[in-house]
Amino acid sequence: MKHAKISEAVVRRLPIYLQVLNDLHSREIQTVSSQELGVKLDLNPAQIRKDLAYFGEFGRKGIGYDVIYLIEKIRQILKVNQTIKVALVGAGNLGHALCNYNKYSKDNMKITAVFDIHPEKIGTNVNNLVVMPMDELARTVKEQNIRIGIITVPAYEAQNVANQFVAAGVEGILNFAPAILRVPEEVRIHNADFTKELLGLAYYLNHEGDGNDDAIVD
Amino acid sequence: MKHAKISEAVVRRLPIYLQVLNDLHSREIQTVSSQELGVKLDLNPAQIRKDLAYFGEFGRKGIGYDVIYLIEKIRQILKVNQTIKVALVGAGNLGHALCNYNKYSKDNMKITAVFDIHPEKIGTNVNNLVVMPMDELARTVKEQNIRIGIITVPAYEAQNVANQFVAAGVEGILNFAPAILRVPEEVRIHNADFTKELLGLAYYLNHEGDGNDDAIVD
DNA sequence: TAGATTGTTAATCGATTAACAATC
DNA sequence: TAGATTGTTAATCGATTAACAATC
Repeated sequence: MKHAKISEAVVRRLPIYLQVLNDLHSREIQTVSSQELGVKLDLNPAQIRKDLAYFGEFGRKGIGYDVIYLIEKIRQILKVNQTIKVALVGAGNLGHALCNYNKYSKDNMKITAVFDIHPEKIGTNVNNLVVMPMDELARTVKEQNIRIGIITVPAYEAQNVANQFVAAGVEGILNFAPAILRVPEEVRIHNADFTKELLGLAYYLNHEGDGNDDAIVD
Repeated sequence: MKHAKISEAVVRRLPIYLQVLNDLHSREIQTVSSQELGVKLDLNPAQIRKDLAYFGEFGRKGIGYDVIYLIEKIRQILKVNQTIKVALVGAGNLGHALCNYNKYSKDNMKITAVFDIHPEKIGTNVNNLVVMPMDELARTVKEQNIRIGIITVPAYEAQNVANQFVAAGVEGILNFAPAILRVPEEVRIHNADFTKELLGLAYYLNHEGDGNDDAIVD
């Protein structure tokens, strides 16, 4: 399995395919065509076939894709056919929310350790995990073989936390803080800052009736 | 100001520019070149200039961009130079987290109403807002002129909430539930499902030493 | 003036879509 | 067999980058 040339656009779609396939599976649908997936996801069927074909031949001509088989294959590609351990720093509301979601998730990503910078949080409980102090982060990451770090601290603490994750040896970071973080290039960082999502959404609001009367020009 | 032909890629970058510019402003830096922005954001300077040029001539040849002026212009483009009211459904941990972030935000997007489906949540407080029942949603959205809805309920309730937001007349929806929602095409929907972010990140984990020994082929 | 940097055109690169032979 | 649908090549479309005249 070679990954080098797969574009990020393709990788972003894989989890979406997985979501739909899981839904089909739960409704006991056994086979699906790229056509049907395309309708559900508003994507071109050729694109879906091409995306999947990067990784192998998973379909059957004239038939379509076996739902269970394709789920298994995509899980392999995304490496979630094995348990991937995740640590989270920042035991606030967002941290709690992520730990809870985690609980219901079918995929094998498990938050197994929670840390916080603030002494009053240490020792409290988050979804069956005891919040630990930051100076146990490096040891815990190594001992538990944690591979991904989630950052849910305020922006001004985020770089510091990222540095500690990197030093501890995580391979990827999911950053929820509204900050641009510097990490070595071998560490993959994804930003999930919802304030930017919200601003992007604002752009698409209709212009009319917002009191700001520069007309929409054709 | 005409928006029709601006690509989504461009719109997604605008909030990032705004973030960096706000940071520069807070450090009392008055002027910045596309070159400098490019270094900070890991983007090609030509791309930054081109993105901005879609909306007007904001820079000065030989000088660069005035930080304050460019902030103001991008805020206009994103329509966050005016207050945009937002309603949130789902007063769980994630809902709390978003309301809190909101409090510290510089941009004028304000969550002004919080709703929940479950009776035991009604009347409780979230960041100075009283949680309201769903049957007040339509009225509140209209009275307060709320334009964006945020969904932070479990996946199986999400479509129902989306329908109510649409019926109430919101123009955009930010969906945090891991579900694919159907809305009329005039309503803009953005998905901010972090489980998908996490799966996407897993793809990039190094393959070695994960116990799953199909070698990385060249 | 010389150096810097924009706005913009042209070139390149990459991603999406169409089309179709292979085949279930 | 006829109809359906894949995997893949070729065509198209769109986004990024390079280059440079304009000009501060």
